[in-house]
Amino acid sequence: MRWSQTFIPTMKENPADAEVPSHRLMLRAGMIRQLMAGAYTYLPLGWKSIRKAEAIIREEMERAGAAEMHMPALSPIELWERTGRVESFGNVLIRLSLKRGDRKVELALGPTHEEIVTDLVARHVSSHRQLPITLYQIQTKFRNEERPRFGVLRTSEFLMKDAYSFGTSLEQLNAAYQAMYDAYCRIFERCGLKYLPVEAESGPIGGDASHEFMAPADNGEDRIVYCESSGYAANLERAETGRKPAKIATPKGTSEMKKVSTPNATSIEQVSRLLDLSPERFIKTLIYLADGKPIAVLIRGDHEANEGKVRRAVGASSLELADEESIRKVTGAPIGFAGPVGIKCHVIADHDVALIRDAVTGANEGDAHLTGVNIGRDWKVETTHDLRNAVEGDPDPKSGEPMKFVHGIEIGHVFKLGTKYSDALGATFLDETGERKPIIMGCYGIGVNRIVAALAETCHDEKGLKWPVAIAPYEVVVVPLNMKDAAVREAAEAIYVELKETRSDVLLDDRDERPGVKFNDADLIGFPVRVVIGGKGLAEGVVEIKRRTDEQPEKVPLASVVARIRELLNA
RNA sequence: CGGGACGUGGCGCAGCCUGGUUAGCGCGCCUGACUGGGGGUCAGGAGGUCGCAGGUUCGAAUCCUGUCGUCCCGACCA
Repeated sequence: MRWSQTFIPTMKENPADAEVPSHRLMLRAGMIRQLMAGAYTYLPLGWKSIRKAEAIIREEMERAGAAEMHMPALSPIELWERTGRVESFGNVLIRLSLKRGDRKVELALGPTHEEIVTDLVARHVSSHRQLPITLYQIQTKFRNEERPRFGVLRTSEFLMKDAYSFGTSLEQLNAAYQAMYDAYCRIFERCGLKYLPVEAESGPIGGDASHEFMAPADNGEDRIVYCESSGYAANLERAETGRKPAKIATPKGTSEMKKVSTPNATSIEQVSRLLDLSPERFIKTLIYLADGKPIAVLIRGDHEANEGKVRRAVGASSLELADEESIRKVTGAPIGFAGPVGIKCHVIADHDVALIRDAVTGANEGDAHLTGVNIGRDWKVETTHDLRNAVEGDPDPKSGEPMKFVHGIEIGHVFKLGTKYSDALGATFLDETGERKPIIMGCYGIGVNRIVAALAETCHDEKGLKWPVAIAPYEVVVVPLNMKDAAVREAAEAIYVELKETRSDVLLDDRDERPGVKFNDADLIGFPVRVVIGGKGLAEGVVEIKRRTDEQPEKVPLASVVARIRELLNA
């Protein structure tokens, strides 16, 4: 491709609305343009990178035995009603109401495709002999994000590779899951992306096992907890801690329990300031409804409760923060003054709560807190649980070594779904004995845009982007320094033609621009290899070749330019 | 959905507080000449209903009200 024939609107200055590096640099490099919040046009350069990521994904999906198909973005709302996901997606689901003659058609734009693919399979698969099978597509998804942000990292419309496995048994599910897991590792590897598979909460999509693939990046929205010595890595939502249940014993030499007046002080922060005691001394008492029944969850004041852990600890299928009325019923007080002493419901406590000596808690009475509260004496539990989010330095569950935190961009996610959708949509098969059973499913997503964005986010310097060869918009840029110099122009042209003949992915910067402009644009866009043809070099019979990551160019005789470029690209 | 900020040629900004000719600057763009190894020089030029709608005023980019949009923090989420 010639620069003059494509469309690369680079920008010298930073756009005011772009803060994160991927957004800023992809805009400046002329790869993307924003249409509105959460919707971007991929310009020729950006789209080339996307297409390269897609190609790698396709190759690895085929290798893993998945078959590509293409489903509509439009779907009947009825399908989402049948699985209950109209409610669980809520406002995120983009709905359309269309008139067709005198009828009204209710549609949704697919935020994902479990319903559509399961419905398809339900209609056409009926025997164990047709299974297992894994189907995938690369398609635009639509989600009405409450807050699109970070440029292209979080948008309302995005490209996703989504695969779905269908099997007759747990063994088939596990095999499909493992095949996808391995394919994902190869995909991210080939894309030149640093990634980390982490244990993940499977979330509202359902299911019981899942891993997320994270690209470590400062601006990542997810927090990952990991341990270098054991290799354990998990999303913060999911991360276990290796803490042990505390010995339940009243500490020696404690103070008397006393009631103190704390008018209008309902938060730990407020009471902490009022009493001049640090939040670690507080017992945070959260009232939840577990399957509709109130429970009090005790967490140390400076920690965060983890609802997934609480739900599992009490064996509930649903868990939500209690409403004001339920809180009043068990505490006898308005919101903000709950405590374990004398509370009228089941109490469970995090390990660390049992270790607090002379704690501060709500008094289960308006505008009052208790100080000098001690376990065993003033309130009791049989044992303690891991109920809170991990914090930096918590012991790893495997090795016991302190764990570290890092931010990450979620680029892929694999789930074992089970039969949630096959049950809801009647996707069943007859086994060898003629018994009808639900198909066991898995689903596997990759954010295609996010592969490109995560690379932009993490591979750059002060001059611009630095693409890995696999995802770069072009592998090589050929830069004639003076288009008015016929010898330079012709030499560049010859190299360009020769590179094209060897099927290289090459861009010729045939603009009549000053050398400085061309150098800066090449650095900004971040082509992996740059070939510079100048009058001086040409007089010596050489051109300069430089990788984006090299400091200095090397002089290469005209005759061996193409061979040298091939060598650099394959390295 | 809570909190904060900002909307002025394509991009980045000034002007607004304290209303008053023709709304400025840098970059980019067009024409010509020179120039040609890291965003060059000179000369000429095009391009703006100051987000939108009301209001106050003799007069509004500037003051007031409303509204729309965008970004950031939080909640939510691939």
